[in-house]
Amino acid sequence: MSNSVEIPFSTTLLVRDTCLCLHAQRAARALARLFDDALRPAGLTNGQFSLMMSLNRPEPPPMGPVASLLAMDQTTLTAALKPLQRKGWVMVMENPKDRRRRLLVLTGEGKAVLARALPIWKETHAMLDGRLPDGGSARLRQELLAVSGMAVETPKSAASLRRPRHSGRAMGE
Amino acid sequence: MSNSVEIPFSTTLLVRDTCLCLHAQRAARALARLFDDALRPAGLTNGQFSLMMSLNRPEPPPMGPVASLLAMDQTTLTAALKPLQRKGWVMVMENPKDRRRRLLVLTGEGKAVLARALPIWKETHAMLDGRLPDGGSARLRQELLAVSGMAVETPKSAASLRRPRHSGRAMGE
DNA sequence: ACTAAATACATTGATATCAATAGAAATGAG
DNA sequence: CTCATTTCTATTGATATCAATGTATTTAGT
Repeated sequence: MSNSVEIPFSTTLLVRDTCLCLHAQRAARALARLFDDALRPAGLTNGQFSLMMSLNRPEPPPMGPVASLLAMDQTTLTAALKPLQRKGWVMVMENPKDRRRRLLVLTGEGKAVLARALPIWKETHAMLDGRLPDGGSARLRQELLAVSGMAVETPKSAASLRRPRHSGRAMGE
Repeated sequence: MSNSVEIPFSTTLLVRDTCLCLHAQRAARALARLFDDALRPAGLTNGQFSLMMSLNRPEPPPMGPVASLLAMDQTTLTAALKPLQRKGWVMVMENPKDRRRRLLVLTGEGKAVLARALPIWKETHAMLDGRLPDGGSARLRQELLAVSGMAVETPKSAASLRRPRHSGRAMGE
């Protein structure tokens, strides 16, 4: 049937070398491994560290804004909280003001774990920073931010209409 | 016990704003959603597209180099191939020259699916490109590449000794 | 107050991701 | 040639990720 549909090898090389999505996935995986390895003695993964750190606020946040901040699906956040709850590092409580909402609360033990992980993060990040070309760190950060923000709103893509999640900003300055 | 270990909110904001790992995960998730949405009519995810495209070579590659190219664990590749095999888009064959190795072969139907996905990728990527500041695309690509390559080799990290995977380059120019 | 719509979160099912481990085959030292 | 080592892949278990869907609660329109 659909046989002999040949795609030129040059096209493969083009995609490999230019696809921003592929480059982002590669970099994300590599950085995840780097931080996972470093944080392992603290008992955290990079994602757990980011999540728990984002819960360290004066007022415990609900789930929606945290999911937006991390640019992840709300259902992913629900799942990601499970192991942290089991370990007693995070509590998911009802908000009496609006019983649909939850309050994500870092426990004392959760804060202690996070405090132990913090110097590892600093060290690892400083090391990473030092290896990037001068100013590369800031540039890269800014461009990644632009990409995340951009992909959130896709006027052309009907997907944002079909699935109006991922609204954007969160956690006020 | 380990109570009242307070981490200042300013530290949380610092991590949120500067952590390259977090920024990379955010951008990777956002881009994955963008391309997943776009490629959905073709029946592929962004990862499946990248993987299958990387198999479109004159000679079918073994698993190791493909995993390195995608900067993913070899076990992840094994798992990622399963659904593609079920759909009949990829065949995993033994290499008679070295029976430890596998040859990853794109089937005719696989090539057809990939060919249908290609214009979607082009369109989506052009749209993305257009929204980035001038030259931002190339700069971002280069920096992501630097990060992926860097995180692969971590002389300081004993992890690379304990777990000598992810060797680096693959798929010759 | 009543009801339709919107909001916030949870559940299910499928895939992605990696650490730890195991297995099979090839390689090298003697 | 033999055996220990190395290389290449698969399996298992845990978590991460999202689409589709469901449920409870609040809000808005009347």
